[in-house]
Amino acid sequence: MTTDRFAVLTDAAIDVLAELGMRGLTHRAVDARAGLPQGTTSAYFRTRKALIEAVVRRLADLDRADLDARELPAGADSAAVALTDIDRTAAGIAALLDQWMSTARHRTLARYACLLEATHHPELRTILEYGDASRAQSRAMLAAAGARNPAQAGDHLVACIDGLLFDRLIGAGARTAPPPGTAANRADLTIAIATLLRAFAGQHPEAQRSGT
Amino acid sequence: MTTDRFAVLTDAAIDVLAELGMRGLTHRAVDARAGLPQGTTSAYFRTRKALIEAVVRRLADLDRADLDARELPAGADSAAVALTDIDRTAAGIAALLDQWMSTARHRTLARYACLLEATHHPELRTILEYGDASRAQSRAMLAAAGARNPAQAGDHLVACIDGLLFDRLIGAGARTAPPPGTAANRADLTIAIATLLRAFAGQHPEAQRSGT
DNA sequence: ACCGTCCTTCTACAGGTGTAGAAGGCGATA
DNA sequence: TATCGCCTTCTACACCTGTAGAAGGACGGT
Repeated sequence: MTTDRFAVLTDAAIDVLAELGMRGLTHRAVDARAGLPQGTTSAYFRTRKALIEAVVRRLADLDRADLDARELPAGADSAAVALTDIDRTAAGIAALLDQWMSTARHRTLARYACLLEATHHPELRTILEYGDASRAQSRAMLAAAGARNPAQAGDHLVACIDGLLFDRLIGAGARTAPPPGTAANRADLTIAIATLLRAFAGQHPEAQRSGT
Repeated sequence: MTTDRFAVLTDAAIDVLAELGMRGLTHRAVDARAGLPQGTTSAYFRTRKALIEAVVRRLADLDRADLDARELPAGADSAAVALTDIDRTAAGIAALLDQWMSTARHRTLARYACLLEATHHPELRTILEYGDASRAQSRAMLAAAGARNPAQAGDHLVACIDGLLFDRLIGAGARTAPPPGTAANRADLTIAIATLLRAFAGQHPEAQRSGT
């Protein structure tokens, strides 16, 4: 149920993390945010480290669920999809990014906060499973598309896509780009991602134009 | 002199920020890091907000100095450079990124921490001057290179380049990519950035091959 | 030599925070 | 019904942090 204390608390913790930052993430702040009596979070997560680890696990789960839901239904073999219709793939990724910066904004902010935190606490690197999943997918896609060095190109691709997300969520792009949650934002992202896909696959607009 | 208290303290604060994160940034921690008696930081920056703002200003200054030193000497008109030799431009940017993730690692980590902090404290958005500078430069470069929509493509370009930096510094790329500070890393980055430049400029490897 | 000014260092203290454990309540089992 | 174990809530307390102000000292002007 939604009264599962662990889920309620970790979700509240994610909200706190997004709004107050790592510094504001305290047991009492999570209690307040969840509307539960003081001491609750402290009882469920005796130490602060335990609380953060729970948040990290939750984030990883939610992200993986999003990825699984988005990428797979397009076709059983996602590698084939890339080859046949780059623009559709780009639009799919753009939709996911747009969701992560509008609906799931808190979650994404919390993820970046944890990612930064993982710099000093290596045991938090569990989050990277999410990165590894999309990394593997990108490599497969580009390999199927005939890229010369799929591993390298795939890594570059996910780094760039994550850069688009970060820039719009936190960086300067947050003001200059179209606002998240709008069709304009998705369209803009689609253009960027399609360009990236073609570039890293070693294909180019002209060569691809016949496919439309 | 190097005994300028303000500079010593803000530099120590940047180190603390990089090593302990925003949560570890306290007056006393900065004192300890700088090897100065307790209370020093508190005397120079009466409030915590003042301390963070000083750090942000310092980061902005240092970054702008790096940018000015790197990009300009290549030629008075940087836009022309892009057109004539994409690979050289890419190598220059790659060198800067490599420096930011090896020599200037602490500074870059601190910058991301502040960027994240600026989410809840809009007055810190001074850092974005740095982003705006490279953004303008990218737009000009791509415009000169004949891109159809230079403003849009320029924004996408800086976002992607920043993604490469972030990924290697903090994300999954920190383990899979060549280690920062090595020629291999610069070479890898150069490949990625050259691909990006060509893609967003609307030029492509084949079309460009005659230029070599 | 005397004084005022500034820089530096120390100390105080009111909150806030992490963590442990006690107290209370509630359903299941015998 | 009495007992036990578990989940929940409350309380305690040592420690850390932000911030203010006092004490100390160097130093140039008169």
